[in-house]
Amino acid sequence: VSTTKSKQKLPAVAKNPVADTPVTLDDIALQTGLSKMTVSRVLRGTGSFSAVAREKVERAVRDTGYVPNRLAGALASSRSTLVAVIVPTIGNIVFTEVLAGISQVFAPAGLQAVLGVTDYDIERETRLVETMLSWRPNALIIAGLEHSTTTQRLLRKSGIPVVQIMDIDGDPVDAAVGFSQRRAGEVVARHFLDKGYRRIGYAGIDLAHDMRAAKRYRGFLDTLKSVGISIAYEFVAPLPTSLEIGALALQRLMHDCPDLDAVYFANDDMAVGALLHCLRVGISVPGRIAMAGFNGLGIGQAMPVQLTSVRSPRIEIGTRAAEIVLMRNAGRRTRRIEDVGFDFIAGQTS
Amino acid sequence: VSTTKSKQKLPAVAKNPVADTPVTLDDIALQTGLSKMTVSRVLRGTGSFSAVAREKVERAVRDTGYVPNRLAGALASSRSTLVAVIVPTIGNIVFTEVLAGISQVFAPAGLQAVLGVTDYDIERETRLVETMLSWRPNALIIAGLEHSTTTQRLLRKSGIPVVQIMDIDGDPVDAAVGFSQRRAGEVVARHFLDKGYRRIGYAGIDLAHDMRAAKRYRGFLDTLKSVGISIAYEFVAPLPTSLEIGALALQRLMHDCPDLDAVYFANDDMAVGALLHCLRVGISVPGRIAMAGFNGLGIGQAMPVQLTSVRSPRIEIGTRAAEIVLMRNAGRRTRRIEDVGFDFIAGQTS
DNA sequence: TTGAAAGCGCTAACAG
DNA sequence: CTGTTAGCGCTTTCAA
Repeated sequence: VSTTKSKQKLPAVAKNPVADTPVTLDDIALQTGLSKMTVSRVLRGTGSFSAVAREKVERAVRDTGYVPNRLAGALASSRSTLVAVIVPTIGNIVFTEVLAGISQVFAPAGLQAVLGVTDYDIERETRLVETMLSWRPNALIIAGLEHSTTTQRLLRKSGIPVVQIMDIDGDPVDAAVGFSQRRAGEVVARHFLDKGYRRIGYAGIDLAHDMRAAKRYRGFLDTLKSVGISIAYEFVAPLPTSLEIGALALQRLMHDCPDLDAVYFANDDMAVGALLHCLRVGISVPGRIAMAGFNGLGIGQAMPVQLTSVRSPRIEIGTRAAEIVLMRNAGRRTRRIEDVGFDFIAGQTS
Repeated sequence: VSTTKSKQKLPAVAKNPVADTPVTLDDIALQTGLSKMTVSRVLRGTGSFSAVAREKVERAVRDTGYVPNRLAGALASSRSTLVAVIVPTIGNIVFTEVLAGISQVFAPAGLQAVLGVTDYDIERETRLVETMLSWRPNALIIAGLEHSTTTQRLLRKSGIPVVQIMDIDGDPVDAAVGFSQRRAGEVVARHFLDKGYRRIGYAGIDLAHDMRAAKRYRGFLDTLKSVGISIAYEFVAPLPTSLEIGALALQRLMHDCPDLDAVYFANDDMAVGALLHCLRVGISVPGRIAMAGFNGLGIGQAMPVQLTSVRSPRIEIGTRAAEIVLMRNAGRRTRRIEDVGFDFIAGQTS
């Protein structure tokens, strides 16, 4: 039996059950008559220990309500089960589904995602990355390929696996999982052209902050240009998007440019808002005006007039990103860029 | 100038810039010729230090790309900036808005919310609470008043502020912020009765898992009973809810009980799904059938026929919960139960 | 199968 | 204003 002399506690039996000093490994050791190390081994199921030791420990843990201190554990072992996940928003279902995919893979592996939200703010992203890294996570998953130089340096120096998600048009710090945002924009433009639309508007968002929306816009625009058409009119709103902004954008576009025959929305939120507006006031879609969004959200597909959109494989992006983290932890190498593709949804709004 | 003898590193100047050993406080101390403590003071802005010291440290931090190790900091000071937030789902906007409210208050205070999702699973909740507590958070915010006995014990023993949110019908472990779910159900029942509906159906979810939905149901049912009416027909679906489930529920209800004149949905997701179904197939709402939901989501209010619902003050619940945490940290006492109320939205679907 | 010693990187509590 | 000493609670390493 050993007791660490530095701890001047009374025997556990005499301890006040509602004491505010949390129970520690030492307490369990004292109570079981084992050493801290043996207790630690039992708790983590590593190394070897006797059945007797195990039972004693389990009993003591139950009796005392011991909750291990992972701060100490992670510090001592420089190994953490936390994985930082940094996304721009959780205001729409997109990133919550990605997170669901991630958690689904992490849970059985004993890893835990810690979420950070940037609200599309580059500076906040930098601070968030630094904060997250200061907790010495096991890995970091972050949306997008464009970051501040500080963020890039932090990520590169972190020494942990870094998986950038959603986008593959660019050069990842470490690994990337997603699809070509640019091509997602191109596909919609080609569709509009095929359907014969020529007076085309864009209802978008602050492209300086949402880099992926900007890439879709670029792909959309370039495709139109390739056949000599330009975007007739644009409406750009500040983030975050909403149903209301979508409705507002459509009204502006139709008011300022009455001969528009189709509108490309930066996302489904806006498109659905616009579509509902049309249903309310009796504007025929696509008769009077066609529309398309982005993300392929359930709500767009449930509309009386099914929304044309591009479905992003959000769950899959999450699971793949998480799997890459697991493989890296297992010491295996992974591909630098993983393209999970996307599906064009030819709905009834175009 | 002092150097901790236990560290046998070469002078910082000779350090490989891409070394995999992370930079530590010792490195900064060495490089600046100050002691660890002075560096620590500068970094945290506590105590006093000279302008010279500050500049040296700032320079060294920039040069080395030092990122503090908060595991060590939190362990040493037994003070953490992490606050655990445990919610049943992030699949709809409800809890993401609560989280937004929380973060909004935490950000300027230097606290950081760490999110955990239970998926309405009691056991997962217990494990999650234990995991969260093992990181020794500053406080814990959790949805609901009903938990496993293990969870309750953990929360009570944790020694940190615990704020239970969304519901106030019950006995909080520590503090509660929310509104009476029961009364939210009562209000809708009374509204249906006032409007003359008598053949009333319920489209709900697994009430054994969603305790708050169960309380609304109870309030709704009891109010009907008080005037001698019972629920004509119920449809109960497993979690999670969705637009599709809502549409399906309505079809079942109307098929099995053709003379229903109103349906109470467990939430807006389901109600909107049902409403969109009616729009698609041409069922008149509320002419043929009336409906009401719960949460007052934007999508329900944007429908061509505005959805009758009860708006939960989600942002406010988040901000108040966060403020309670801040007050507790400042050593101030707070009220045990805080009722933020709710708004009945008399829409066009009833 | 078990234990002792030596830290992990930081901060509290005291000196100066 | 600055430094020293002693841990925080755990795991690694080595020895028994």
